Amino acid sequence: MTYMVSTGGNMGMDFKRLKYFLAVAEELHFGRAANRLDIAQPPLSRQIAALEAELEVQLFDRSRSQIRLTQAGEVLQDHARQLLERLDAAYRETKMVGSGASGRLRIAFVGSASHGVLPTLIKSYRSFYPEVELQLSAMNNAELQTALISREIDIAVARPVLDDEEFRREPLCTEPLILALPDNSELGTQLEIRFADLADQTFVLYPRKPRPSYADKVLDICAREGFKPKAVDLAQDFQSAISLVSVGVGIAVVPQSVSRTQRPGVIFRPYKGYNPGTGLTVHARLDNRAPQVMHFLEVTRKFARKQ
Amino acid sequence: MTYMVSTGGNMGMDFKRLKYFLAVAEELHFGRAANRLDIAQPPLSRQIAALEAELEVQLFDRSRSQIRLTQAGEVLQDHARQLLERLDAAYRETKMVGSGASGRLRIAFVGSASHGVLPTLIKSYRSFYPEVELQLSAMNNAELQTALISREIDIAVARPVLDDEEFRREPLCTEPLILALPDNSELGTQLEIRFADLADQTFVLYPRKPRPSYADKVLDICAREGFKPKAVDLAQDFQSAISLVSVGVGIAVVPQSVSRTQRPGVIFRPYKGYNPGTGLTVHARLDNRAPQVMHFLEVTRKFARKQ
DNA sequence: CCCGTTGATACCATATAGGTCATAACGGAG
DNA sequence: CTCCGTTATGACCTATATGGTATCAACGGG
Repeated sequence: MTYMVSTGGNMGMDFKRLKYFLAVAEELHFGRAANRLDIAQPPLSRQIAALEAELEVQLFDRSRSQIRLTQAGEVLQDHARQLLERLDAAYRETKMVGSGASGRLRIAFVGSASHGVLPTLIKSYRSFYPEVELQLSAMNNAELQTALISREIDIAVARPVLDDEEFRREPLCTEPLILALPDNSELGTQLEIRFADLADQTFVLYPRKPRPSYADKVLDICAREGFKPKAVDLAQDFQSAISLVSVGVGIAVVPQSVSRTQRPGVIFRPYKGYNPGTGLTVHARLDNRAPQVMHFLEVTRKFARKQ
Repeated sequence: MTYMVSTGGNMGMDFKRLKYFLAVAEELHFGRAANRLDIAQPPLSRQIAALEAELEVQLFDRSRSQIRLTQAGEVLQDHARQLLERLDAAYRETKMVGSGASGRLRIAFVGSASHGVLPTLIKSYRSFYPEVELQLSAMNNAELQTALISREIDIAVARPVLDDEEFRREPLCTEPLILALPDNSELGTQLEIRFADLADQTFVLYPRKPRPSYADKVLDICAREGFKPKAVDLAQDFQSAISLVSVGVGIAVVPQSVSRTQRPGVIFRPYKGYNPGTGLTVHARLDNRAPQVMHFLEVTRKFARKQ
């Protein structure tokens, strides 16, 4: 399983030696090569001799006035060039990824964020860091939390927030709640809708499982407005809720941004009454200080201020 | 023209550092990695820290109980593996070529050698050094000499020898001269042919230009046998001479090995009389100590002794 | 809450690389 | 044949790098 480095003595052949060798191979003159390398000639001769001893191979044909590469020298020259080029590539690429200018960022978000400010935020991040490969996926809050903890994702955009001390948080936006009504509802004809008047309506609700759930929030509004609603808790998410509304099952309470996607048979209306609103929060693991993550949070912060 | 090595400070990233880094990246544990590398843990920590400083990049996420590669670390790990593998390949390949077990050997020979012992010699060399790529070509003595001097070839097989102090020599074989006769010649019916009886024959001769030439040798035999021959000096080489013999132009004096290739219209016969013989000699530049060359000469020496 | 483990730090010893100077060996040009 | 240029080599010094030992600090598990 573990990769065994060839533990041969070939460690004497380090990059410096190869660089020296290349210089001599190209100049075919120890003096000039040493000059180019900004070292004196004797140390250079010593290093080349050490390399030859290390390889037990003659790399140059030395006749006093003219040196020439041997076959082995030519072979090594090819390899040395490639090695140094690749070293440089490794150096640059690692720096790029390490600085956050390149690499990968895995972002997951609640489905209801896909039509609000999140796309704009992501676009903004991409404009700053176009070389970072974004891996986007949608999941619910519970999945976001476990995925973030298990490091399957780097960034979680949750609604409204994940309750975990291990996470760094950055608020992205807040928005009021509005009503989604079937377009044949007589409520749609009213100039304004008071929430307290909805006591006899059927409410499309949501899963209750991860408490506190969004369903709890809706029930809380009803309670504050003085009634307990007739509820159908069938919708897994806002889009399914809208679908149910469109076929006349009932009305739904949704974040304002959901209304950006119009759906035949559904109209959206603000309401008068208690409106706790909702919002999106960007999360990352506290211990994930990857520059891509820090940059994304930074962009989020600036972005949220501008809203 | 000269290849400029990226003179960046990335020389601090030498093979040793990469090896250390790989060990930590694979063990994900400084202590075990240090153990595997047979060094103490503190120096290893320092080397990794130096590498990170050099790259200005964090390579590991250190939480006390578990370290993890960062994205940049993963990128560097990939590159480091490849670099170390390629270094090892360069090391081994250079050694192979340097030891003479691999590489290239450029051999040129006089055309008349292509049907005698030379093929056997080459076969013998190949059996010892099958990985050496042989580049064979045919040329006359003069071309052999200039090609060897200009290093276009490594080995020259000449007939009988090249007169140059700069060459190392190894005799390959000697052989008597024989006569090539048209098959309708009445000489072919004789039990034995005395050279002195050939005074009235027409001799196919050869170019005289690089003195002493093979033509001179034939004329010398004639002189010693007491006559000056009627000569047609048209043949560039033995094969052309044989062709001329086959169409009845005259008779030719050729090395015995030429008779190995039978030609319709031509018969070969030994003769009585002065026979200086001829031979092949293997040459190489004195200053060419390439192991492939030394090995070839060695094989030649053993081969010639066995004959 | 304490202990053990683990990486980091401090300090010392040594090895290695490079500088400098001098010189020998060798080849080529005049 | 001698002089010049080039490389190899040795002696000696210095600075930097590298490794070892001892110790510390932080974090997690029992």
